[in-house]
Amino acid sequence: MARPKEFDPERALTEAMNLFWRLGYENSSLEALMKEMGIAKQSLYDTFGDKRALYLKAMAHYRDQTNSRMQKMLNEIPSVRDGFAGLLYGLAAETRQHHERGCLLLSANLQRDPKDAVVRDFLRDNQARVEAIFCQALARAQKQKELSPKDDPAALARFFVATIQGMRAMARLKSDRKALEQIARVALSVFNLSTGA
Amino acid sequence: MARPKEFDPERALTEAMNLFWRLGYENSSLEALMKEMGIAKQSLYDTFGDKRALYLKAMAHYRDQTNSRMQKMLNEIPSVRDGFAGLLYGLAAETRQHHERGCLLLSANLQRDPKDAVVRDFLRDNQARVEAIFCQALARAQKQKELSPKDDPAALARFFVATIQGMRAMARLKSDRKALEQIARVALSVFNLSTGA
DNA sequence: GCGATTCCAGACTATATAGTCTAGAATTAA
DNA sequence: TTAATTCTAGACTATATAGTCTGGAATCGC
Repeated sequence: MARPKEFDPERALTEAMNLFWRLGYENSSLEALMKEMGIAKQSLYDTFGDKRALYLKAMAHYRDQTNSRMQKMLNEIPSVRDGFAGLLYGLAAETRQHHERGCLLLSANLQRDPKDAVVRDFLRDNQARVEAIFCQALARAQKQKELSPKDDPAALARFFVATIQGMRAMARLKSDRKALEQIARVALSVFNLSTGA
Repeated sequence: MARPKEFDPERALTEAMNLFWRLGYENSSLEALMKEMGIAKQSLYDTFGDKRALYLKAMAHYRDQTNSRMQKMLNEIPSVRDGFAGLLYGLAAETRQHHERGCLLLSANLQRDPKDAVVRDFLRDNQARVEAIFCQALARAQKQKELSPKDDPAALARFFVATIQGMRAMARLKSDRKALEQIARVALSVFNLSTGA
């Protein structure tokens, strides 16, 4: 016996996520959020809480979206090396706009107040999740002889996480596909041979 | 015929740099800057201009300091591989506080308004400088047979820039020396063999 | 129609903080 | 001593913006 919600909360959240993604937390004003989400202030506060709560929801949304897509791809592709190549070369091939906005969670990490434990813990948890996804794929690579038994899947997983973050930072500064592909090529060379000393 | 400056501007600039380094631009309030620099508001504005000007000067100071030390080290060390190993393992071995503050210029890149052309150009220029320093060292490595003639020094230079930025981002989130050393070890394996397909 | 709810528009408040300005003490050279 | 300058302390202004509140229209089940 009441008027139902007219807007789709998930769609609105996605729009909020996109703005935070492009501009970061500080530069995303409530006014801009309202406009981007297509709802009024009242609806925003009723549905999502304050700006920070909305930000945290947007981060979770981003995480779920990004990680599940990545996991699916890595699970389905026969060659794990091809999977990581797709990830890295795909990143390199993104548009200038996509390079500019970068990765929401990398930005969150470098924009956050160092004392902000909530965001920090969220990001640490996410990093562990991504490493786990990579590690699982790399363990399979080892089973499939795409990697030497001497390689350490966990170490390589961390390496790829770091590489992607480094590439994201570079791409944000300068959208240079060839430069990024050079990095991808070097990084992927870890599949070629043991990293043992 | 006038009272001379009592404080050392370079020292004050260094203190400002340290605060920006720890907290970022937004979180460094004028009040905190005054306290950290040990000078009053008037002196700050007379000597450095407004907050943004101070920030840009702090970035330049950071750049000069960091890059000259890196260049000197890479020039003096006999083995280039040892030089990069020193860089990467040195990063991994930093204190938790140092990991937390990360790299001022990486933070600046991810904190900046995407439309801020001044900061963007400054950072692009710096990235080019760092790549040039690395490239020069890697070309020497090639001459010294530490690298295969098939390797591309420019590509490897970019790879190391990306790797360091990735490690910096990870270290900021979680100061985990062993995890960082694993990454360093993998990254340094590019010295072991050609990256050719 | 009616009560409950959701919507929008916008007024309003509270707060933080960058930047300016004033006043007066301290320090120098002439 | 005096003029010029730098210093501190802090009042003051301007501005942005997060968050609250009000009013009234729209939409639902009953």
